[in-house]
Amino acid sequence: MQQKLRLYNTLSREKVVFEPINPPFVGMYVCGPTVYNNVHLGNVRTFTSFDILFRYLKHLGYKVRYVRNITDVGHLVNDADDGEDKIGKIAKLENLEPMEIVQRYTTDFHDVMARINNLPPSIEPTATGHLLEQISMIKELLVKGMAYEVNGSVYFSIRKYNDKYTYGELSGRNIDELLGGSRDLDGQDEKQESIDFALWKKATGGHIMRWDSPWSVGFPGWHLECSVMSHKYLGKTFDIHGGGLDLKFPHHECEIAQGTAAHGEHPVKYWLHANMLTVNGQKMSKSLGNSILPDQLFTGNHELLDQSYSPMTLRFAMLQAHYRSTMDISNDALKAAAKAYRKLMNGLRIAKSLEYDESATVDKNDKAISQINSIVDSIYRGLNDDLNTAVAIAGLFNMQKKLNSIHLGQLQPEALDKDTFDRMISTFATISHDVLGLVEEKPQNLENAIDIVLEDYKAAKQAKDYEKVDVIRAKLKEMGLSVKDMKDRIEWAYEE
RNA sequence: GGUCGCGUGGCCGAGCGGCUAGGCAGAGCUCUGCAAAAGCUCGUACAGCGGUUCGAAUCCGCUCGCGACCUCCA
Repeated sequence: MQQKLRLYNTLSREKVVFEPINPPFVGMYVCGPTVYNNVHLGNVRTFTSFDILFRYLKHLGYKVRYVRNITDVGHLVNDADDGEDKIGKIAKLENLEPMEIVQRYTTDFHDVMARINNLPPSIEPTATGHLLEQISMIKELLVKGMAYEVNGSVYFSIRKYNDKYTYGELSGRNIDELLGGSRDLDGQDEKQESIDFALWKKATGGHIMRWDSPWSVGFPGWHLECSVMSHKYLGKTFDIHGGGLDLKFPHHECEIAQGTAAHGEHPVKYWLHANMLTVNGQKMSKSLGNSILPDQLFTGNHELLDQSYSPMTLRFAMLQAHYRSTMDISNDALKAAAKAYRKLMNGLRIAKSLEYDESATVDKNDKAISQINSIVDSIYRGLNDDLNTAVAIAGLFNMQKKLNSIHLGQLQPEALDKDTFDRMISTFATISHDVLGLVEEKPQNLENAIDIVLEDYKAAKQAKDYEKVDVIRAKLKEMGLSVKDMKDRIEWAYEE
């Protein structure tokens, strides 16, 4: 394309031209879910935003390695380094193995991702699968003097780190304030500074998820896994790191510190953050208890919803907003999205059906040609401008007007030059389908359609129109269905 | 309190110095057995008050509202 992709880099707080470190390869890491309960709509929005990025980068011809982890240990319930493990807690409550909890919610997560048509990442590593690597990174940080051990636990020293590097760049924190404002944590805190964070925690009595290490039988800190896994699969510096805005601090800040401390270089070139989904203007969040689960949306089974909304309706609604804006979820917005989505799918069906007759001689319509080309450009301009899917969709609707007018014979395909015609069709199909990931949701209730056909069959039979009867039976047979004339009724069954 | 962001027509939501955003809803027309779809047309929006500018929704200042992060969350 003419212009280049520009992305908003949280680190520099501006849109910058995307230039991979080693083109055509792109390394992209996105913080995945902690699998201690179901993902909610807000989580889905983040993963969908990065799915678009993944898809678009591929569309532009890059070879993308997309790594998205599953956090299955180390994420504590409350205080940064002094709570229960989220997964361990649920496991205890339900009297299950922690890995049963992990399995259950990982499966749910994958199921939701598939329904919403998010592509699977290239690699989906788990924290527990990388304990050796985590332990060796802790050793490295200890050797470099950036971490200290206390009673079998190891902490990262922000003060030591900040002596050599700068802590807080990503989130704009003032390190002195953070260091100065240390609060008393009941004197039970082992940390030198309250903002230091755990790399390894010694397991206390009730902690069921535990592993051996040089320091104690314990478990790794939450921030460590992402550093370790991104390093392992993408190298010490890689192109893109994404996640929800709420992970910017402290999680991503800690990742930067660990990576830089261990490898001497800032690990990430472009930091991208997706904004929050809100409910009645408030962030959707597990802790606020205002979550809506994907399944509740798909079934309509939630007090805030007055009907069900399909996976593609949700996807479309999300793409109508920019990923860096907050987006409010509401019945009105979803209903509008449901209609608009179906409209676009009608456009897609029309686009696929149009044909160009090269032998036809028709006067060229220069105005239409230039309009169509400028619409195509506007779509790419939108996507290149920090993934502005809203602008891209607006372009698709503008293009759909042209498709419709051809479909209705108001504009001859041959009034366009062949290149423009092809460009129009391929852009419409490729952007909506491949890049935005919008696919047709065919009606599920096939049985109703069959029943309608069988009504016809019955009527033809009564009219002794056996020619028609045979045709219907043959057509249904082609679909793998057989009609059964019972004594008092007509049934259908799968052709055996 | 600190840091950051937002307030756009009935609703959702782009735009970020001059050029039609788009969708949903609504009105009119064309088409039409009825209907739907589709096409065309319409409403002239940018929280308020100042300022900069030939020109501001877009830049600056203030005011009012809302939100995020600051020991959990995508």
